[in-house]
Amino acid sequence: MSDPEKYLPLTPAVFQILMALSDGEKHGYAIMRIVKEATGNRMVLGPGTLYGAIKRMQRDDLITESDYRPDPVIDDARRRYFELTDLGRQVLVAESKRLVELVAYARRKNLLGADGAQYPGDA
Amino acid sequence: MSDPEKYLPLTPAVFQILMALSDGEKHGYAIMRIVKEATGNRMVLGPGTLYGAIKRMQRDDLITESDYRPDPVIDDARRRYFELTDLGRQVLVAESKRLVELVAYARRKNLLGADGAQYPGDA
DNA sequence: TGTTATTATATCGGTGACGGATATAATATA
DNA sequence: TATATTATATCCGTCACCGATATAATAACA
Repeated sequence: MSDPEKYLPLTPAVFQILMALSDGEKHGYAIMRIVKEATGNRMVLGPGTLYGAIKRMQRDDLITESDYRPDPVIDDARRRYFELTDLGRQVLVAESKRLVELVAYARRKNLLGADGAQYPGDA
Repeated sequence: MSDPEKYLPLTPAVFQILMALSDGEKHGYAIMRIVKEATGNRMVLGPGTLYGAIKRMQRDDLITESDYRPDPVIDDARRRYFELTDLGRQVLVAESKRLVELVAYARRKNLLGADGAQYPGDA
């Protein structure tokens, strides 16, 4: 059960962490690097934000610690791997849809370009 | 000067208040009603959130109190009208563009439908 | 007219997320 | 061996949100 809408809107940190985990389990430090890269250095998660958010997301059953381990020869015992729960994925999808609505709202208010371009490089 | 990007990401409350003011000055209580309506009752600003946010937004020069007054016969002396500053509008546009990028990111992760539909009713 | 509901603004205090500082230690590199 | 990087963890200050509460003007109504 547990309606995913109940968790919205997500904080920017939680949204980015869920996004980073959307294509497979990762450990905390890797999430940190991915978020930084995905946001073009605009969002840099310090350890306080990262592990604080992880703890809350585990408590809320959005992510769970996985028993995944990489090849022993390249493993690092310190790492803790996390993955999305079913609820976590549902919440991420719901938040994405909410963002789509916000963008449409901004378009109606003429805050974005008149043409269909979404990026500087688009036709 | 004052780079609009510095204010991002906006909190949901601040974003909605800026959106409500994007097409003209309004008083606090009107903003409350508009946000509730625009979000389909999902976001209901209580007085603490509304006037707290307004105070911070004035401090940050995102909005300013306007001297606009409606026709005296329908005026209400209690009302305080607010309008976007130039900076406020720049910040709103910058945030809207940021949301467009987030939606594109979600699309790349296949979190939204494969087709171009953005609403349940779309073709 | 008096009574009640609505409109409108304001403040207070609790909760909780964020974010920098600090700490610890394992792993990799020089 | 010494140093930098990787990796996790906690503490605490700041600040936004938000419900509760308050006050009072305006509107609706009996």
